Amino acid sequence: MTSSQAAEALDPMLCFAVYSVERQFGQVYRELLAPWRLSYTQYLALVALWNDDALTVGGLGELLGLDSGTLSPLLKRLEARGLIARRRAAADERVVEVSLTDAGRALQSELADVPGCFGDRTGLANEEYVQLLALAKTLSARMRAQDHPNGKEE
Amino acid sequence: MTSSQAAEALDPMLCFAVYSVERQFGQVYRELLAPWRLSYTQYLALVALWNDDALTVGGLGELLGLDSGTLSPLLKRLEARGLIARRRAAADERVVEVSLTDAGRALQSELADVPGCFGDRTGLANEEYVQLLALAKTLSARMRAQDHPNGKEE
DNA sequence: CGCAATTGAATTGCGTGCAATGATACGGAC
DNA sequence: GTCCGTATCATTGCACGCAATTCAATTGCG
Repeated sequence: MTSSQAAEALDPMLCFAVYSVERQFGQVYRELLAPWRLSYTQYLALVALWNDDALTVGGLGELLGLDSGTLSPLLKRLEARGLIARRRAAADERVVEVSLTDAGRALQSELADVPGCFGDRTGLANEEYVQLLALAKTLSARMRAQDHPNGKEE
Repeated sequence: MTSSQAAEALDPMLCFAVYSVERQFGQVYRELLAPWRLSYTQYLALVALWNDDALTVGGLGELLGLDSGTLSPLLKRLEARGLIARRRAAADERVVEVSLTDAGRALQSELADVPGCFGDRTGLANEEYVQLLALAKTLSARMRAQDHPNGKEE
């Protein structure tokens, strides 16, 4: 037993619990995705593209909650590996359109059972899964609304 | 409405929901801690030290789930700012003992209401808070146990 | 049209997070 | 006492994540 007072101080902190779980989730995904040399964030970008292969950098950023400071280098790495293509939009040269290559599309079926493997690794009962998902989404939406008081979605 | 198929693909992913919430928590703490120029992780280290001012680098790492690759530079920054002190243990020169300076200890009362402010910002009902904390802790413990099958705690 | 303001990405700087490696100290076998 | 294995921390390399800045393209206003 570690049983230090410090452990008892961190234990009831919601932020620390979520922070810890998130890092463990990341660890599981890191191992699951290692054969493809994909990071978790790269995987999320691919998930988005698999379901909508007509996204801009800004659109991806809105979906994932990431800005260009994170996405630009990430997408460049995916492009360097031949998984996606980037090109300036004809209508507006400022916009960069991101699309899958055949290699990138092929990963969708290869990685199809990653979420299943993740579910196994967490060992979460279905009820727990539903509860946690609902709480996380509710909280996320509430906090997003607080930071962008004007609900703008064109 | 974004209403792309990609959003619907990310929506039911537990890992993405937790990942999103964690980053929003981090955002709230970043703002709360900005006046003290403390990062969230630095704050966690201080929380641990406030409750047990006799920790080693290894002990801190076990409490926070971080390794020396993260903690060493972090602690050096806190030391450079005069908030903590580090010194080799007399009994075992490999061990580095981390302790608070008076300035570091003084922050405890200054930052006393940060958790309260955080609670306000999340707008979480008490029942939600309890549920989410319980789920996160349960899941975290279960996954930690899976990765360290031998429950060693000296 | 001419020009300021705005927008979309990219870049820069800094602080994590983690794998892998290195350096030093301890401890037991002999 | 010497040597080998282990333990502890530091360092390096890479990839986020985010604030702040820069750059180019577009829009809006006169």
